[in-house]
Amino acid sequence: MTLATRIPVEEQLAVIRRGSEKILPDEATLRELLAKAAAENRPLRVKLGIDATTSDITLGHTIPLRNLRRFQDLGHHAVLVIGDYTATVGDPSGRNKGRPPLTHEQTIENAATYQDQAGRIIDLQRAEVVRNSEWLSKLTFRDLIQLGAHVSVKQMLQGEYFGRRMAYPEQTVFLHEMFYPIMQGVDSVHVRADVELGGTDQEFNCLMGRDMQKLHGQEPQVVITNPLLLGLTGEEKMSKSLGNYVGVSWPPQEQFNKLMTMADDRMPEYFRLLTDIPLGEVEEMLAAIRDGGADPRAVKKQLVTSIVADLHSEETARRAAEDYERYAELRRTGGQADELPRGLPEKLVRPDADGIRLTTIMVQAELAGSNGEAKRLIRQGGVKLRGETVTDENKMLRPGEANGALLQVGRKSPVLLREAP
RNA sequence: GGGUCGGUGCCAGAGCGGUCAAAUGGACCUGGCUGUAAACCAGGCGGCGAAAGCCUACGGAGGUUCGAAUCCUUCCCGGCCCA
Repeated sequence: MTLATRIPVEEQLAVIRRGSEKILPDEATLRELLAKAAAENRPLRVKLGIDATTSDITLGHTIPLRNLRRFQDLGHHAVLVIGDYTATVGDPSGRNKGRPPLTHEQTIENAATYQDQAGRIIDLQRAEVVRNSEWLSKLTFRDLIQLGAHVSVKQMLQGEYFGRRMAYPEQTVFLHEMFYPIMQGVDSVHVRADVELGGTDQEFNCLMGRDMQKLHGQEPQVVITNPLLLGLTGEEKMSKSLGNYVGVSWPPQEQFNKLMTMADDRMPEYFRLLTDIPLGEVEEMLAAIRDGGADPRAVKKQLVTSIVADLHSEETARRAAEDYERYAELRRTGGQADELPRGLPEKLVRPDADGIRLTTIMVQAELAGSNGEAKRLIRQGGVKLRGETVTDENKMLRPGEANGALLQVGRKSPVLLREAP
């Protein structure tokens, strides 16, 4: 309980800084807060809000979760606010279009999957998990008007995102979106947050929490923002809609294989934000790559293993790394590897008396979206059966011919074909 | 409420009566290269079909025409200006 009192404030700060971009109003205030917590033998209440907008959170979401975890490790108290109510409004931040509001049913469904996924990063046993519909749904119109009396529209419009949207003639801002920061601020009041975590795109919203807290006679929270995680390649931030993401709930092997496709220049950032490997060690490894002493692939594997281990377990990550090599071997040799990856997907095929068309199997195994796509893949030389590139786009497999055959389509995971006896 | 501009494939965005399954860019997919990465290069990118070809598609519904994404009517939705 009183772990927080035992770790020197400067050490705590060093840990907190790793995943943070900005500390607001400033680091000195956080230092005081930590010192005060230690003096009073009282853990800080650290809030993180996540809107229940999707069912599948990405590695990007784990950054503030990791930050929250660090606070837990330092002996502080984690408060996870699931934004089931705010999700029905749609967070306007970082968007040039309004986010489509969700129905309450959708948010309930999403919220259900969140705890599980968040639990891979933070210690749910020691965390307080609340949903903001608990209090936001009870606000009356009058309450809202009273809060609104203390929020300047002018200030909001000058803010980063509303301001930008106001500036473009083809975009608009809806009134309900303005309630979003206010609602998030009310959350802070309700959970009596000492600290709020969030991405840099949440800065304005989090600062609103300070205003709201002052309004209610509370000490305003310290806001710690984290850098947004860039996607595996390119310059866009990691996001589901851009497809450059890795899902927290994915099977470990898929996470591993996908993560290995990251651009090299993404490594420093991923080491810092997605692992707890000491930064000194990280710098050594990266330096070794630069002067040719280390194989970039090996370093990347170590990075990816660490990320997957944090999401699952050391053992799972180690096996994923091994199987990654086996998949690689399979691709390099065109299907002749000594050892097949564990958990290779199998597909049961049912040829009739004449046999079965290969394209049909591909569609059934979800290796192609349609017959036409399957043919296209064959035409492009992307399909191998038993290690042989298939050239006939109408290839038929006779009964018995498919059994035990390895089917490889592009970079997708190979599939082992089985026939019903 | 009035005026005006616009709604095109995953996204952006051309087309403005036939030669349009629809230019171009991005995303994505396949191949080459490579470190199994990125970048780069080449190709592909609605469905069905062995193929010929057929079907579905340019906000919705009708209409004009031999023929419409392109013209007309109407409805729905959005931007801008005025109230």
